Amino acid sequence: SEDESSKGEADEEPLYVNAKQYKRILIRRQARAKLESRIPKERCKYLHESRHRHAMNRARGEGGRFHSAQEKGDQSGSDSGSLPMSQSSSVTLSRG
Amino acid sequence: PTIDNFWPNIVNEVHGIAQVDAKHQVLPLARIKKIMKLDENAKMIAGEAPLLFAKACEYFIQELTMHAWVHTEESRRRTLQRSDIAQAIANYDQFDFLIDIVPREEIKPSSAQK
Amino acid sequence: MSNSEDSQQYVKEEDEASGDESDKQDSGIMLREQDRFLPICNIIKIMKVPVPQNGKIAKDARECIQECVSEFISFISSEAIERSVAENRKTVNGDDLLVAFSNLGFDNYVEPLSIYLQKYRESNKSDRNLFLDSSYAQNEDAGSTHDGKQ
DNA sequence: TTCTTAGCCAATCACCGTGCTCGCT
DNA sequence: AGCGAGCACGGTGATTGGCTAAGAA
Repeated sequence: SEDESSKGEADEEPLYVNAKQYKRILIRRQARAKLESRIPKERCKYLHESRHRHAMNRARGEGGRFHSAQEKGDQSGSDSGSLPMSQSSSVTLSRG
Repeated sequence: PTIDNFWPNIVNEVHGIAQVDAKHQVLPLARIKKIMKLDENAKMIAGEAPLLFAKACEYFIQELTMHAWVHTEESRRRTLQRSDIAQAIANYDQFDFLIDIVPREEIKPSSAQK
Repeated sequence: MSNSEDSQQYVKEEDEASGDESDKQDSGIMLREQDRFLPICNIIKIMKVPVPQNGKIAKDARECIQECVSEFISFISSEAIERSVAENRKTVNGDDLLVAFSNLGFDNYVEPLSIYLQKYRESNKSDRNLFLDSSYAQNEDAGSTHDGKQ
């Protein structure tokens, strides 16, 4: 009970922290400092190049959503129709 | 679905579990083990340890999110954002270990802290 | 043309793994996000549980929780590992974690996790007895904390 | 009001789980 | 004995961006 006053050096701590966690917080702070050089300072735009390319090449609906049934390669378009509207109802605009 | 009933509901849930299925977990056990192995003092890790963490992390995510959502509603928003989490961490001393991860400066202005 | 000697290729594909702009300091191996964090999709799924149906979650908030969860694991692990070392054991087990949860002030976690751990151990033992000792004995004695030899 | 941004969709492929062998206790 | 690290393998769900309403400002 002498140096229990939580002092901050890296970040400004509040006056007191959870007494049960205080010691571990300092230990973890040292451990993270050791790992800091191995951690990139900012997040990447995407995790995997291959998945990024896959998403870019995928078929999309009019609203930008992914769409199934990708007709690969060109074909002599018998019917240039696009949307397989089953019934008369085709109102699919709701979610943004 | 309130904060007061959170842990009693959790305890009731685990009692309802007939048999623990270590397989289908929401969080991947291998990834949890990998994070544990980042500790330089970690040597061997029992198989039950990542499984316990998988459940504990579910509880932790739910509780922290639940506390943060309170501040989302107080600000009359419909989108939970980082500042709400910073507020939640500042208001519950069990979250003190996150003080370096989400520093207090991230609490949005015009909202006083306790 | 095939590679004859590759010393240590940390970058799997040809993307800009670590050097986002002009930062190329590596004292050892660079840690990727998938080495430090749990998958963001699983995090989001769990976050949506206490949030109302029409509620939204900002990208900043998801990544914040993702980082908090990893610190949560490391924080508890650090305490549990230290206890296992103090008891001259090389393996961190579930009991070390339960003690760590208790010592660090996560008392709410102890009861449900203890029940969960006990059910997990019972499941494993019953499976083993059913498979290996199928004809020997399938007595279920409540209260046997230690394995008694017969 | 202006303008930023989160949800929506599903196909690939990186990674998780599993079953081995080998070590240690 | 039992139990975990390390490896290879096969199956599979996490990853992923354009559009636009939802909503932060």
